[in-house]
Amino acid sequence: MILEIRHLRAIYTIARSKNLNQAAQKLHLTPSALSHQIKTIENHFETTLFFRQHKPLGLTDAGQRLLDLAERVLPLVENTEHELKQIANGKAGRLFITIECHACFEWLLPTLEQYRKQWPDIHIDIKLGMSFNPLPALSRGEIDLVISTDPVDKPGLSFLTLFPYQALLVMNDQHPLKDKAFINAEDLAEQTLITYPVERSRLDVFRHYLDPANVEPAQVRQVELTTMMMQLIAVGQGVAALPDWLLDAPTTAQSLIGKPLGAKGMHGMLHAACRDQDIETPYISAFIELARGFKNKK
DNA sequence: GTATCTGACCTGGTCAGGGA
DNA sequence: TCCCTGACCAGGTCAGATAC
Repeated sequence: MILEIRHLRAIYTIARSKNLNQAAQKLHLTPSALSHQIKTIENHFETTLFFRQHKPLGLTDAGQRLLDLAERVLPLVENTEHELKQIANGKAGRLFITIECHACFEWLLPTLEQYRKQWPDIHIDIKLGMSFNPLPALSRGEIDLVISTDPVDKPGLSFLTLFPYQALLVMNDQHPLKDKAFINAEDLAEQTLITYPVERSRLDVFRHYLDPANVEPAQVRQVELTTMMMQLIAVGQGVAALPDWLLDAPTTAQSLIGKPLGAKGMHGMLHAACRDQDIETPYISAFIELARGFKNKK
């Protein structure tokens, strides 16, 4: 391919300077070298690009076509070069996050809003990890972070702690269980339990609380949206086991209260999984630090 | 078969001289 | 003064020869 970026830069610079000497200076070349470059293109395409007899230099139709091309292509090239430098410096890139808990949106979205202000050149995408196993995709580099409550030992991956949480049974302030210091598993036998629409085996309230006690709620109702879940609880349509940060969310109704599950409570730790090689990446570690600070701001 | 060396060739640059 | 062009140079590429 005869036409190269340097040729477009040459044509662009000469057209802007109207003078071969000045253009050569700007390009850190001699006028002769610049003349050779133009001559090479002219010889290859068997046409002229500039009217030499004009002072200042004038563009022929062919020259104007190449100038049009240069004006479209060069900004793209320069932007991409800038982006590559930013990526190399760890100041730009992509942050694909997969979350394994619906309730995480309540802290993730305000955290990302703050993150975007600090790292405007990072392209962010979020995907729910309920419908697939995100860890193999994380290992392959298709995603960058997995927010999870269940760390596993997998070579090449690190699970970094974000913050502790407690699962609470959320009910309205008129609920019959509202005066109990904590909730026993048996207390849920007569309750409608509202959950997110995921497999039972992935819900902590069943895995760690109800199934070990061999207790089945009177009814299980699945709801996709956290706000809808909160509305149903507020009007007495059921209860739900939810992380404590949801009760602090500004959108949560004041009439909702949370009670510990069991005398000791059901405690957990939220983690961010990433590839070992990405731990030091500035824009990834910055997100993890922001997420860690989420609870401290309360 | 692979790695290294060598020479020919190509590309893109400078320098110097000349023409408009 | 500005640009073109021929001579020449430096560095990179490629293909063939040679050694292991």
